[in-house]
Parts: sequence; structure tokens; C-alpha cells
Amino acid sequence: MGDAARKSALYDAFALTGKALSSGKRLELLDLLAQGERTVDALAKAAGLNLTTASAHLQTLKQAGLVATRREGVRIHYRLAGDDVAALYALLRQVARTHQAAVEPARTAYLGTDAAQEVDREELLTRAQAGEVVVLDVRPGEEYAAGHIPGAISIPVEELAERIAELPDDVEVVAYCRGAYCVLAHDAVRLLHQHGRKALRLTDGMLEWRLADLPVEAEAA
Amino acid sequence: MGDAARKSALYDAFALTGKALSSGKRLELLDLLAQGERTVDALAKAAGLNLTTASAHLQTLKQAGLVATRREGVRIHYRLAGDDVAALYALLRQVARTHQAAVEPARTAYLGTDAAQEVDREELLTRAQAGEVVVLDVRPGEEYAAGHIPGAISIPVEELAERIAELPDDVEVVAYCRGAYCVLAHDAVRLLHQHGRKALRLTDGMLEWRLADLPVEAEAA
DNA sequence: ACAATATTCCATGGATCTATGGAGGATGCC
DNA sequence: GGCATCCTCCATAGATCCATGGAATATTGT
Repeated sequence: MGDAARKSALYDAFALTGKALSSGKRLELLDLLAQGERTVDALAKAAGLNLTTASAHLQTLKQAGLVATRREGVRIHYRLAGDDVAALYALLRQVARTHQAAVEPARTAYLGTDAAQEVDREELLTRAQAGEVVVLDVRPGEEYAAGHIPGAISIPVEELAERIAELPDDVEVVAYCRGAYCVLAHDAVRLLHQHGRKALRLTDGMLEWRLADLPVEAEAA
Repeated sequence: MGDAARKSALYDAFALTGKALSSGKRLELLDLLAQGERTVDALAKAAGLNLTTASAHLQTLKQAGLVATRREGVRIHYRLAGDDVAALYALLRQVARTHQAAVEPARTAYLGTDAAQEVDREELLTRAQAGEVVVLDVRPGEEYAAGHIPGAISIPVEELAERIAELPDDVEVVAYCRGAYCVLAHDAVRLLHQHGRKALRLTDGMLEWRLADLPVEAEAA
């Protein structure tokens, strides 16, 4: 094998990791995994994929080293292989948004155009500690259990309409969900506004919160 | 278009950026562009690609927003679209190295197994300022011109054997090149050792130097 | 306007990727 | 052991990607 062939082999190995990031469905899977580990079946359902298709995508991710597995009885739990994988995924999205013109319209088409007031992570922390706001986690319960902002209340967005009374009505609500491109908090804030509640949204979500090394609270396993 | 379709559209847009990173040849092109802008022809030759093939890959990179172009007369200069693109490329390589078992053997097969002593960026700075070492840039002259470590001497590795006398012989030499996976500094250090010179290698190279926001010196344009 | 140079566009065959149904393996329960 | 569940492996058809040669386009110089 010549020098050029060895160079190609090395760069092809890097490209294998890039290839894992080259499918929208695989990125959706990474998005889910960034919230915590999940079984193949749960991932397939959450991503709207055929089971075998989801399994194949997960194999691709595993081959690239982006995810790892753990067997528990009959099921296999997938998880991100490390924090650096989440960082890579987040940076990919940021670069795409900055340099690719098509992202912004696709983003507003998906998330909605309402200009709900946003707060950033630091502001949320200080205002929550001051008791000025209540923090609301609108992700599915299992994701809340796997790790959430300390002190946050969990009401999955599908249950929010009927459980809205559980929220104290003397303070503003700050809703958050998975990350900068997650629709759940957008939906939640719209719904709260319809019910006449003051509601804000965290600029991004749990993905970025973890990457910023802010405190995370998890249910006892 | 339903909600799921809008979500797919957004994630497919992210995936377009991932797709740009999914080919070894495109990563080699990014590697070259991280050193400074270049024409299509120069990139094709440096990467060992057919001109039309190189052009096609560059179009892919451009569509993903990773590179930008500038026309100067009859030629078109490609460059990275931003520092964040270099950061994404560097992080991709780091994640691949950390989590993909095949990378390490491919790396040593390409770069060689000699355990030449390495210095990191901080050590290089302090020892160069103290006059204990001379810093040697072994990249092609055009890359040196586009930006180099302040005070570094430029001797492209192909000319090193015949120009070795230009190096002062009372201090150690620290060679560097493009980045952590660039073979040039490895070759240079081997060659210097063969000539009985004390030589070290910077752990990585210009790519990481720029990302660390360390001072860069460029030739007047 | 014409020729020369640099690059992109187009068409094509071969390789690779995606989604999917069905078979096969591993584990746990009875 | 027998059976159900969960997941992976295999085969396949359709779509997409890659490398390459030749045509088309844009700019410069004569």
C-alpha cells in the first residue's frame, strides 16, 4: 500500500463518521439519544421509522462510533458514545444554520413564526433561583427522568392542556424541551398563551444545557 | 406539508452539511482549504483528483455552505466559509479518533510509528520566546505565505534535504505542518534526525493553532 | 471577434445507500 | 423444552453518489 492509499484510508475513516451524520433520519435518532438512552423499538417509534430501518441506521451510527449499546434482558439500549458526540451534533447544526441559506426558512416552517419571548440559560438560572419564574419541562416523561434542569416541573406537552392548573399562576412559566430545534416548547408556549398564561421559552434546550456543563438533575435509577 | 414533513425537511438540511463531510476526498479538500484559499486547479492537483471530480466535490461543499468562492480574473479561489467550519472539521476528526477503533492504526500506518518527541502549543511558544528552539514550517510556500506561526522559518519538506544548512545548529528545531494528521512534519523530523540534528514536532499543526486563537503572521498580500 | 485558459455543466456506467419484508439469533418466561 | 419478544442479518428494488470524458460558459488578452 502506497502513501496515497494510506492517506486515503485515514481520511476515509474520518469520512465514516461524517457519513453517519449524512442522513436526516440518523440525525433525528441522535437528537433523541442526546436526551438519554433508549431501546431500538422506542427510537423507531419516536422517529417514525420502520423497526428494521431504524436498526440499520443505528448500526451505521454504531460503526462510526457515535453510539454505544447496552443489553438489558431482551432489549438493547442505545446511547450516545460521549459528550463529544453531542458537541459534534450541536456544532453541525450551528454550522448548517450559519452557512446554509435553506435552514432558516425550514426552521421557521417547522417551529412556527410566533416571536415568543426567549430567555437564555443564565437568565433562566438567576430568575428561577430568585423565584420569579417556574421552569417547565415539556418533554416526554422518560426524557425528564433521564435528566432535567434542577427544580423543573415535568408536564409532557400532550398532557399540558388538561394539567395546566398544576402550574402556579402567580409567576411566569419558562418552558424548555430537547434543544434549539425542538418543537415541543414552541407548542407549549402557544398553548399556554391561549390559556391566558404568561409563558416564555428557553432559547435552546437540554442538549445545549448539558453541553454548557450546567447542573442536571436525574431520577434515581 | 405536514408537521413530520417539515421536521424531515429541517433535518435533511442539517444532513446536507453532514453529507459534505461524508467523503474522504472532500475532507482532504477541507484540510487543504484550512491552510488558506486555493484555486480549483491547485486543489485538484494537491488532492490527486481529476479536475472535474474536484470541481464536483467543491460544488457539494459549497452547496452545504462549508466553502465560499471568490473570482479573480479567470480563476476561482475557494476558501472555508468560516472558522466554525474548521472547528467542525477538527471536532469530526477528534470524535472519529476517540470513538472509532480503525482510526488509530490507519493513523500510525500513514504517519509512521517513530515516537519523535512532541511539544504542545504552549511549550512551543514559551521555548521559542526564550530562544531555546527555532520553529520550522515545512508546508508548501503558499501555505506559509497565507499564515504561519510568528517567527517561523519556511522550508518546504521537499527542499529540506538540500537547505538543511539554513537552520541554526545551536538550537533544537521544532517542525510543524498542517495539523494533527499531516505527514509533512513527521517526514521532516525523520529527515533531520538522519542528518544528526535535534528535532521535535509540534503535536498538531496550523489548523489547531488557528482554532486556539494564537497569533498568526501572514505575508503582505 | 477570436483564441486561450479556468471552471462548471452534462451524460453515463458502476458502486453505494435506503427502505422494507422475511428469516435467524438471543433472551426470558412458563 | 417450547414459545414470545426484541433485535439483527439477509435479500432486493429503487434512488442516489462517484469518477470521468466531453461540451458549454465565463473571463482575459490579442
